[in-house]
Amino acid sequence: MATKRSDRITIIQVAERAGVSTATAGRVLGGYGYSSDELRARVRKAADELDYRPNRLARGLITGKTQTIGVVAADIENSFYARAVRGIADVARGSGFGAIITNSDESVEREREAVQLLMEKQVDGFIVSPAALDGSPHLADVIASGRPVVQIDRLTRGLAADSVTVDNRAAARECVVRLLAAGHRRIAIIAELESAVGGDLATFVGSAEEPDVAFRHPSWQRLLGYLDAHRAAGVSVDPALIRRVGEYSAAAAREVSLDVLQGKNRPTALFAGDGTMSTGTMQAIAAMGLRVPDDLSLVCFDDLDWMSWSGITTVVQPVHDMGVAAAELVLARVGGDDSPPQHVVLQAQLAERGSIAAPRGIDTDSR
Amino acid sequence: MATKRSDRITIIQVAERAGVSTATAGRVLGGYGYSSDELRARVRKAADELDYRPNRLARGLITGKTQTIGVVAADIENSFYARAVRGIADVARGSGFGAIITNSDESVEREREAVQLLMEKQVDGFIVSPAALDGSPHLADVIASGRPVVQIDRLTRGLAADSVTVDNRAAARECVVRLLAAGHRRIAIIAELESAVGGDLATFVGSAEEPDVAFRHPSWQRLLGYLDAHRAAGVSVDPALIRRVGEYSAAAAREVSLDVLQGKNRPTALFAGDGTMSTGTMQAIAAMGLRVPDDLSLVCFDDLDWMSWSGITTVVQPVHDMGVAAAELVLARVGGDDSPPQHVVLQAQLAERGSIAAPRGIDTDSR
DNA sequence: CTGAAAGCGCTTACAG
DNA sequence: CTGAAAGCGCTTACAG
Repeated sequence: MATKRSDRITIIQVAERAGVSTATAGRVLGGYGYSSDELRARVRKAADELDYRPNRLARGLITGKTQTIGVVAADIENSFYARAVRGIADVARGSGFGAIITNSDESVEREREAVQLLMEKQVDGFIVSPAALDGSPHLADVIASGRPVVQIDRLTRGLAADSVTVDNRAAARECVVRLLAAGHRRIAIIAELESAVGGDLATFVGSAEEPDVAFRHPSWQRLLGYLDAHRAAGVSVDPALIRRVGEYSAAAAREVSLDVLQGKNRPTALFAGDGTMSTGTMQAIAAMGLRVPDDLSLVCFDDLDWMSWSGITTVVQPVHDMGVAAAELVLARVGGDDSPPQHVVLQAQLAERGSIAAPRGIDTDSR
Repeated sequence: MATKRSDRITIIQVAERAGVSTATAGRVLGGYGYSSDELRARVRKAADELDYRPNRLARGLITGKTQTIGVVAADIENSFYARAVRGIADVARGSGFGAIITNSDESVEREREAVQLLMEKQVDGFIVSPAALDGSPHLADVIASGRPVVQIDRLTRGLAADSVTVDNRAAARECVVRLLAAGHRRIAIIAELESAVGGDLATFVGSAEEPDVAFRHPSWQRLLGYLDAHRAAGVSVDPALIRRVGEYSAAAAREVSLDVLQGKNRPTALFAGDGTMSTGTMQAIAAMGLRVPDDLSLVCFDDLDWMSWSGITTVVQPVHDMGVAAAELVLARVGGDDSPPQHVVLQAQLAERGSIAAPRGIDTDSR
């Protein structure tokens, strides 16, 4: 019983039934321009009776606004993006906007394709977790075309776009400071630290200063916080404890964690520097039959809210808030705000419930 | 440096530069109708030189197709929907489609609003996890308007729409059969079992037959599997072991789980009947310092892939596949397939790694 | 405040 | 195979 095209109720039939011009019907139904109370009532009544539904495509074609936000996440299946998208969708809904979601899988090429599709669909603005941080011509093109871009989680060099990020360095520093205060001296860090983007690990660790840390992926910033804490405590870092997984994969993180736990001179604490990595690290610990925090203290960045119930200390990123902030920025820009790019930095919170124990056999002033 | 409206490259400028009519330019660029090799080359060249980007809004207005799928999830933040949406987005991308994501939070009213917005945006089809299973007039309206609806995870009574679901009853039965085979006789089930939708629990448990189980929420179907297994084994069920959480909340499930674990005559095994519930149940177990599976066997429905590494037996729903199947169905319908409604039922898989122990102090033929 | 006309950027019959 | 004209469903100046 599909409705034939000709059956569709348009503003023309509403205008006819109300005995007004389509212009007037449009003014009433679209909520723009002026109209008298009387005609307004007549048009509304006619629209009601016909069960009129506006076609937003037609409006969008004229106004150039579709009331749609384009989102390019790395991977919506990842709970980080799932939660951010929830925040975005909440804000969008409140303003009558929709959100089109795409995944880049951290590939610049896919990101480019996604942006292209979203541009053709005439989205009003973009929220992107950029794949490349050393410049992104296709995102610059978007901005040049007059559509706002808000970066989330990361910052691209030379892009005049708003951003919403977390102070990863401070949060990581705080975690490691606590582990050090509990007496730990061998703290392994398991993190993504992708090589292609990140550059050389030894150079990074060696350099006292890292000028461009803002344009590093979050895992590098967290490594920096890890190093900061050691430096401040005067504890030297064994390079063998810095483990680079190279991809956002729990399985890969599991292998890396097993390796560091099975090696000689085992660390007494682990800092899992990314949400997905945490999962793999926990698998490794479980597989070895170690107990947290008795055998090993564990601090995880991001995610699973129940981890803290198992003696795991968790740093929780305000991911939903990041989505909300990003969406609010986009909407402000769409609404005409053309102030200089804003860079919102949110703080991650150490969950209260997790516990850090002193290293085995050592009794220090715990926290 | 925002591009002024007048700067926008349309098919008109491309046609001019190529020295052809807009109709011909449209035929070449849109890939429809006939055109000679020579003109095709000229138009392509002109489009390239001008960096022409089609406006899909205009095309959609004429063709009535937007190449967009509307998705109404209960909550994209929930990993179930996040994974399903990933599957949907993958299929959509492969066909040049986009996906607009909305959340209903299990509210019929929100679902109605979301559907309304998506209709106005002229999406070609819907994938919905319906909030109400006893009939849904607004979804029936969508179908009457000629747009396909594919239900995911659940089935609405009287709706002539495709569906993709999981055989929850069989999967739950299988889990409980294993627990029973390991010697467990007191197996608690922690599940959502919302009262408003589900009806009376005692009646449900008492009735030997449940004719309309297809139109129950998944948690009820799983309870049925739990009952099936007991019946088949000739083990009677203590009603006190059936715990209804009433909402998809880890916090609520934690309280319910604590209650059943702290009560007298504690169960020797737990079956957490939903993904979100599993999280709360694990929190409760951790908070009580119990070890799985030594102190207590635990089987969880859905989700977290690392759980099985901690001695927890997991039933994994093929959620990504559900999204893929749903998207493929929608695309087929959009493509003109008007065969009778299809009901795809996928099987959940028991993860291999989890272990079920015999109840404490009992030594039975395990598994 | 209201209406007749033009137009958003494309595609669709219809002639040729 | 190609072009002139009409039109998708709205909104936008422009008169009145």
